[in-house]
Amino acid sequence: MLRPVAKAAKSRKRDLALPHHNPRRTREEHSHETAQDYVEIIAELIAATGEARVIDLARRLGVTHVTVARTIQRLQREGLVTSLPYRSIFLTGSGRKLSEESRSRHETVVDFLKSLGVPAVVAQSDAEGIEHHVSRETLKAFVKHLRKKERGRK
Amino acid sequence: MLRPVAKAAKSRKRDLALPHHNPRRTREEHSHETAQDYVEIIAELIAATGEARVIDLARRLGVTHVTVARTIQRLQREGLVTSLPYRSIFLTGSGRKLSEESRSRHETVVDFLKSLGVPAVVAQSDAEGIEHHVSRETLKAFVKHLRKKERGRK
DNA sequence: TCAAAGATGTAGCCGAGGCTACAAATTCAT
DNA sequence: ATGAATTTGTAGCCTCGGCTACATCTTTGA
Repeated sequence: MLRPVAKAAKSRKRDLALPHHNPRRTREEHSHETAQDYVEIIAELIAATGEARVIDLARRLGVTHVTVARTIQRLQREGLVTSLPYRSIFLTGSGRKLSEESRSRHETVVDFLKSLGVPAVVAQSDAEGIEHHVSRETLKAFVKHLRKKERGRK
Repeated sequence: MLRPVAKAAKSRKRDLALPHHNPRRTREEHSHETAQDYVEIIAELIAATGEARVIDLARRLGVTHVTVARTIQRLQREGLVTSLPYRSIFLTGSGRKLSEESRSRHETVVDFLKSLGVPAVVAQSDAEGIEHHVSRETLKAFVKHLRKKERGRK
């Protein structure tokens, strides 16, 4: 029968007062997440092995070296890392700063999840995804909760 | 000087025992997130206004109708929605099922955040992102925490 | 009723992030 | 020191999710 498109829609001119999603920042946002993941891992690799190579990143991320190489080019354009052909990767000042912020936030999220009784492995894995979506306020709430637990245990 | 790539890397044959990220399911995963967002919103729209139109989805998501139209095509391929040219969008059985799962999970996350003292608006917004990264176990921990609070208040 | 407004469709562009295949450079081991 | 193994680079292809521009269909209102 193909009922007309607007049926229950007569009384609505527009603006149907349902919550709008945050103006789909998604695309740009996602590239930020990737950047954070990368600089975080680069920092870890440097700390652990003295250097960060494309192949190491690729293994850590579970992608091919090609994907990593292209992303590193982008991060270089964005001023987060430096790299020379066939040499390993270094963080710039802002790259290091970002990596530290990310690490700290990541740690908070992991600790918080563990404080809820989530198994360490799961907490670690979930935090990977969650950390990029935790606002200032929520992060603060996490910290507060952690502090309370802390006090409780003393 | 260009120090050689491998320097501190001598003692490492491979497998440097740093945690690997979950085999970058990212790409496919992300399209799942999108699918969930869409079916959730479609269900809401149908509940609220009797129908789900491309333009409504576009407004809710803050993207153009073109993006929505293309995504709807994909969801149709995947058997989550049905749509005919110039007609509004319907959920299939599995679409409805997915939308309900998503809604429930979303609700849990929002309630959980609010229970931590996160302002409702922020909780709502953060949940959008977080809900897609919460594992079974973590979700269970959220529920447990909510129940405890519940009991505390009685 | 019929023209204007609104919604939908289509073509084509872009960047991010996947991939394979192959070439070239570097490192390692004999 | 040199050949094999490893690592890096490059070309080219894909999908997804953004977009603009423009065509077409539907709904609405005078």
